[in-house]
Amino acid sequence: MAEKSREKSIIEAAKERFAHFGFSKVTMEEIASDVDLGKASLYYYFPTKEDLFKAVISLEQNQLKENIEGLLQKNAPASEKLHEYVKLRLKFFQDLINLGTLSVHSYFETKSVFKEVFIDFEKIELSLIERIINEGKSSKEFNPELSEDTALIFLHVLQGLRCRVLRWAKGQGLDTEAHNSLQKEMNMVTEIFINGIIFK
Amino acid sequence: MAEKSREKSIIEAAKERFAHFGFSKVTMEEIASDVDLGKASLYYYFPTKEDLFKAVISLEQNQLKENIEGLLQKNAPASEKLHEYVKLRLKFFQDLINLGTLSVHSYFETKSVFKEVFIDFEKIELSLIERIINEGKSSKEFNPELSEDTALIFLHVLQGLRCRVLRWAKGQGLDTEAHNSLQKEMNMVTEIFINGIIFK
DNA sequence: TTTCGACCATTCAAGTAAAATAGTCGAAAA
DNA sequence: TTTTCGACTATTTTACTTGAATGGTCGAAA
Repeated sequence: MAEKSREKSIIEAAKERFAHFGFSKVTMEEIASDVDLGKASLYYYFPTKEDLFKAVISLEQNQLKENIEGLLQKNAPASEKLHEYVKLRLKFFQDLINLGTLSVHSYFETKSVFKEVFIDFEKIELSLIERIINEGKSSKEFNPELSEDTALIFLHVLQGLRCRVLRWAKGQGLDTEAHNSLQKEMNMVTEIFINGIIFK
Repeated sequence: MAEKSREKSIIEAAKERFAHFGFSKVTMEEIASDVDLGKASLYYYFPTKEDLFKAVISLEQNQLKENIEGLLQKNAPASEKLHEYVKLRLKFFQDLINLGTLSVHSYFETKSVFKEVFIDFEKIELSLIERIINEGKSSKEFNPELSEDTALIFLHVLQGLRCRVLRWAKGQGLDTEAHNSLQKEMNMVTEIFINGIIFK
């Protein structure tokens, strides 16, 4: 078992705190004492609180990215990969927002303060979906004449469905019911979407 | 030309104010003086400020509803009606939120305070979409075995796309660019969606 | 039936002071 | 050289106060 790097343990401590209380309700001092450091020492590793938070998010996102890349290696129809992708993505947000008890409020707070991180990640997601769709095109599973924006559209539909649900969700994260219906909805949309781009 | 009823002119004055400044920034006194009444008189017509606001929204929504019902009468393929529906719906929100310069903020404010109105209207919208889809099913234009939730899904996708865009839109409404790309996106989604539910 | 002046109870805005917190810096420990 | 921290500052947040603004009521009058 390798030693955890200091940075990593800071990120993990920060993640726990942020997950429970949201960005603004966590102080650098608290995080510092979690890892038995002085507050000033945190600033040796992360120039600002925001940077620390970005590091937390990035770590999570990279894990999702790796999961998806693993999925892409598999030998399976593109349509199935798309379904799997939706599943992984949903689980990601479940972990990040719901199970991790990151409150909806702090999620929104986050989004406005840290657009960049999410925008960067959107690009990554986009290229992953594009790979799936292009794969489907080449194998004649999907219509080869599909617009280049198809992946973007699909991503936006997924984002939209989640956004819509989150909008009504007051205080804390999605309850199980809301989450299940979101999942069901995303599956149906994916099904119809695939059906809509399939090669006939 | 019939005389405008007092209620109607109040609603119209209120609509102008709300559209420019949002619910909370408008006082009953202002609306009252717009129609040369004392504030107390407004309460003769509308028991609360919220009720007045609801009346404003309801009026708008009913106009949309009538437009759509007109659309349904036409003799056209269901797929075309669906496209037209999306168009009308988008224009509706454009009028309500953007051109009417109802600020995004006040839109969100609205939604949380007056869920009911929007939820009620969602039911109406839903039944309109269901009619289109059922029409398509009967004429064998759409797959007759489609889930009953198809209309709901479609509505949620539309809501989601708008919600997603509004999320990033700061202060005032959507700029023309954002609006155009939303329109384009909705058209593409509708296209794919139709393609996905068509009878083959 | 419709209007309104006068009134009340609440909410909101602006201001203020104290406490909390992000971030800095130079010195010291490892 | 790399890492740590105590002491410090500047800024933000919080809790609180107060006066004005506002939603809503009521009885009288047109």
